[in-house]
Parts: sequence; C-alpha cells; structure tokens
Amino acid sequence: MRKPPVSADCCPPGHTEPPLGPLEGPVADADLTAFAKAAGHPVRLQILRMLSRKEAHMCSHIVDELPLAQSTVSEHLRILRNAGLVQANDKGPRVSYCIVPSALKRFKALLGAL
Amino acid sequence: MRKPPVSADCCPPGHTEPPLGPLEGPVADADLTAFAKAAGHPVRLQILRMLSRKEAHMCSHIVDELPLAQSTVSEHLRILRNAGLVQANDKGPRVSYCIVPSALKRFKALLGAL
DNA sequence: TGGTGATATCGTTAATCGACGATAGACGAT
DNA sequence: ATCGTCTATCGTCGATTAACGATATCACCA
Repeated sequence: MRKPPVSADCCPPGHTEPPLGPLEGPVADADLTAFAKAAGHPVRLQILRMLSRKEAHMCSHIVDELPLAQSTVSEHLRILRNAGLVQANDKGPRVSYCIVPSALKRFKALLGAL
Repeated sequence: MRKPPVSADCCPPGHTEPPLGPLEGPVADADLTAFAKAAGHPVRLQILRMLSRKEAHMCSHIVDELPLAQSTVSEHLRILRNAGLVQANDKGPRVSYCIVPSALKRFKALLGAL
C-alpha cells in the first residue's frame, strides 16, 4: 500500500539508478505480492500495456478503449497507483498516466529472483 | 485455467526448450494474468519460495511451515497447479510438489515483455 | 463568475476469494 | 483386512473485490 508522491512531470527520462530495494525477505515478498496482485487482473494488465506502448496517457483515452464505466477505470488506475506501478501528473483537469519504470524494473527483478 | 497433465517424475532436469508461447496477444495476456493472480498472494508466494529453494517438497512439510489448515494449503497448491506454476507427482500417499521451470520462465518472459 | 469537461470518491450490490472443519479416497504398514 | 497417515474435495461463512451510477472536485475558458 505504498503511495508514491505524485511527481510534477510524468515519465522522466531515467537518469538515476536507485538500488531498487531487497530481492528477498519480508519487504521483497510484500512488494512482489502487491505488484503481482495489481497486475493479476485482465483490465489492469490491459491498462499497463496501453501505457507501456504509450498508446494512451490520459484517463479518458483509457476509458474510451475499454467497455467499462469511467469510475471503474479510475478505480483500476488507483490500484495500479497504490501498487506503485503507475504514476499520474494531475496538471489541469486532464490527468496523464504513465508506468513507473523503476517499479516495473523492481517487479521484474523480484520475479527474476524466484 | 489450463491444467497440465501430472507427470510421473517431478522436476525433470531441463533438456528440451519449448517455444514458451507468444509474448503478446490474448493468450499472453491470459497467461500473464493467471500467473500474476496465482503469485499475488502472500501464502502462495511463500510456497513458491519454499519450492524454489527446495526446502520442502511434500505437502505435509509445507503445512508444517505455515500457520494454516491442511485444507487451506491444499487449496493454494491447487491454485498454483491450475496456473501451471507447480507440478505434483502423486506417488503413494505423499505428494511431492515442485515448480514447473518452463512456466516460471514464461512468466518472467511475459513480464519482461511489458 | 459561471459553465464545462475530466477525474476522483462514495455507496451499493453481486461475485469472488480465503479460510476452516468435516469428510472421502489412496496408499503403506501392521 | 484394518489402521493410520497423507492429501483432495466439499460446504459454509465472512471478507474482499469488481462493477456501477450518482455525486463531488478541480482546473480551465468564456
């Protein structure tokens, strides 16, 4: 349930390399469980794919692509945000979403350590 | 919900390299969702870790390690089996479990393709 | 200042999940 | 043949999740 601070600019080009955290132990287990749980839903995976292909950034675009109510999509985005996989810059009435590269990297690293 | 056939011997040494299936498209999405859903639970992750460290093979060992009823552990093992991540050889009254290396590999590949 | 479009939140409801105890089935040992 | 052990399955119950519509909030524009 880590809620990362909303950064002003979305998807900053990777320049720093944080240590990504431990790959085993309680923290690793909690993180991997949270990541997998968030990704373990067809709609959320679809959203992640859209964001990773940079086909859609704005919430309304995502809503247009899915046969779901806006509130439902917003809820899935909230779950992805809470898991730390996705980030939002809420400048103005439009909110642009993007994947958090370091989180995805950590997700892959944690799974790789299995 | 693919239920792989139970092989007679568990954890055969890797000798063949199946193509692992597509990394995108509906099948990939379904597989990745199923894998992530199965792994997205603390108890199941713990079971996967036990199996990957080869600390425990038998169901009873896993039950001993966890503060859960035997039926609950059996249910988690069933979910992991249904996801294809785990395999059982039910020779005799004891059942030995192990991770399915190719499934784990595919899981990592699917996530890596994100 | 009032309106408009875009998101988030709230409350509700149906469906799914997680856990348990009880029970059944399979096998080896006695 | 019977017993004891190990595992799977069933039925149940409470908790959580997923979806929706309605409503609130926010930033911009006229």
